[in-house]
Amino acid sequence: MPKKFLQIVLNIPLNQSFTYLDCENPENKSRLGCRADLKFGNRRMTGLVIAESETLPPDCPVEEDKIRPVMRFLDEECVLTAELTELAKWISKYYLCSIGEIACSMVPGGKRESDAGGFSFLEDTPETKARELSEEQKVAVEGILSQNPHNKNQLHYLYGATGTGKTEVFLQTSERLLEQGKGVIYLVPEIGLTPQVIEAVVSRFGNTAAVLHSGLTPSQKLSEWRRILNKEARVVVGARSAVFAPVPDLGMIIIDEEHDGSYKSGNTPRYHARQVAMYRCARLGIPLLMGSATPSVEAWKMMEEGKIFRHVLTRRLAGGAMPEIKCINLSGLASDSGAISPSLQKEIEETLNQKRQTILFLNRRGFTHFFRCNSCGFELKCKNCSVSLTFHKAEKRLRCHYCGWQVSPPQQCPECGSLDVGYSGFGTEYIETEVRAKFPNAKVVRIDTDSLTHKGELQEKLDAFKKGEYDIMLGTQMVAKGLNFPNLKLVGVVLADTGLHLPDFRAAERTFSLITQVACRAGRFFPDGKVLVQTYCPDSEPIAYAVAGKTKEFYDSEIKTREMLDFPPFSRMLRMVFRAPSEAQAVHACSGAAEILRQVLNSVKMGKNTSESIREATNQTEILGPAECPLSKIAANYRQQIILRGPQVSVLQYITSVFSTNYKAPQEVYIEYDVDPVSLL
DNA sequence: AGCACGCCGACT
DNA sequence: GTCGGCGTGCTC
Repeated sequence: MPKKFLQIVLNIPLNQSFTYLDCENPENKSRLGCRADLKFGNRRMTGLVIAESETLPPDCPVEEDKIRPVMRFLDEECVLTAELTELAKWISKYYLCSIGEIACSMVPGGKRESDAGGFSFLEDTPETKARELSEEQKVAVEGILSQNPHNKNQLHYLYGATGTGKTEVFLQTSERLLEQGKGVIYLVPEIGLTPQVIEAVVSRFGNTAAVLHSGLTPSQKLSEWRRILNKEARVVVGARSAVFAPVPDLGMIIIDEEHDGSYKSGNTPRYHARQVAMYRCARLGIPLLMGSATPSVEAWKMMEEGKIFRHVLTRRLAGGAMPEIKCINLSGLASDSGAISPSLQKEIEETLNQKRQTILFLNRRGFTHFFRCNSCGFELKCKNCSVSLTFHKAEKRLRCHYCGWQVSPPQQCPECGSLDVGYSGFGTEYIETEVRAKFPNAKVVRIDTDSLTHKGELQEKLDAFKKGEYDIMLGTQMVAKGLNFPNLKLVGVVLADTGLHLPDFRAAERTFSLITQVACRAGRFFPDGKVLVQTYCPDSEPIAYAVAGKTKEFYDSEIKTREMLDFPPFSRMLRMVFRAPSEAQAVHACSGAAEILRQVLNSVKMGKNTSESIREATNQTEILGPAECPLSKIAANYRQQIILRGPQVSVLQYITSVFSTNYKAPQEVYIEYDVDPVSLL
């Protein structure tokens, strides 16, 4: 029996593999892609086998007698396929993380398979009848499937408002690929994993569907993973990380609600599922199908340039018309009259009289936002983070939405002692109180993360609202996404400005998208739907264009702005955040790093073996900072940032990787690398 | 990332 | 005289 050397990667920020010896292996099975428990230094860890050989690799830096055997394998069969191992290597280069970090975040953590991940059909068989498609939908399905399979750039976009039947196109395109023996990955936003899509997919595909949602235990996730690997499940629905599903003979990846921010991972490895999907699809020569009513600005630009094939759906299937949208300007109104303006109140009353339903949308949690002294203007902020505290009436506490720190509201100003202290702004709780007071006979339900205590409560409340058990539903993001309520008449956006003034270049895009998405909910089944948007800035571009339904105009204007300011998609960015418990440490490390980065950039510019195109890109590359992050303190850590900006990501990645291999951060200082950042807060 | 080893201040 | 601070170095 020849002994076998294994290259194993671990979930540590070191971009290298470690050599181990195979253990008992009478059948001499391949260990590639299997997870292994092993001793690393003096600790026990789980790693992943990415290569194997019969002799000690020549580049192995340690003597053969220092090589330890693996303790045991967690898998008999590989969990990380060759395709995914290659993908992990690409991601580690692109997003500047170690192969081990990304590889370990791809595979499930469960040790023993456990059921309950699959679906039981009590007597229901999957509904096989394919629904009749509209002409537009047929054209889209055929267009997506007829692409030349040798074309490496098969990017498709299904662009159409809510209710125009995107889901059905996704499903029927998937069915056609399944008939050809191909598998499909169907990505949905984190929050969109709300049952509508799952229901649609599962009822259509039954046990050939697998759902990877955050509610699965690691063991359940493992058993779903195995069902995918052995081709029992052929359609995989899931959030961001489902882009790594090990689907054999993958035929297409679908990204529903492409613009959604949850496709970008918020912690290392900070990958974007859309970027990963693009790479994976290009490698496999298969189509990537995205869809949204409000595409990201990047996607819109690529459609305009013809780099993404656009398939447009215009017809509302249920017959409803686009709702009437109106703006209510709050700036002239008395500030003490509450959050519901008289016009909105009147519309709600009318809707109640017609026995129809209302949704009030607010992109903010909490009762009132800031605790503010009316004498000296002092604002109470979190002691760990630099953000204003939010008052939660139910617990009578001020809470930080970033770190969870909380405190009792002071009776007087901590700064000047004045008793004239109060609150400004409003959250869902405030509105709930106001709504209950103004409409005492209405049945009101509030939906946000604070009001949900047990699993499944979200669905219960949505179902109850759908059945008509409530008249008014109010809440945050959760009520905005992918919901259909036949008896809904009125949608009120309580304050559209929220987030508009954030120091983030995507603020306008997000505001536009939010209003448009919410607006589409109304009038889906009846022609008399109404949307009222309350705002202090009705003339701002995202709000004005969203209210007027001028989508193209918004994108044209936003793209011009991005070009003028040299923001993505006209440039690429790489953000480095330095965080440390003391402000001085963060500032010092960050400014030192900026110095080094400028040197690295210069040496690349001067480099003899730098090609002309790289030199050109390098000359246009700039290093912004060091600067304080807009959120200058989060969870007791001070934050400073450097932003690299230039026409070519590869240049930014190269400069950063040279920097990171030569730079050792002072202890207590942590560096986060964020390639293609989605938020600059 | 952990976790060791390793060399200088206030304490049973 | 020790406990313990966290600086630097390694992990197959």
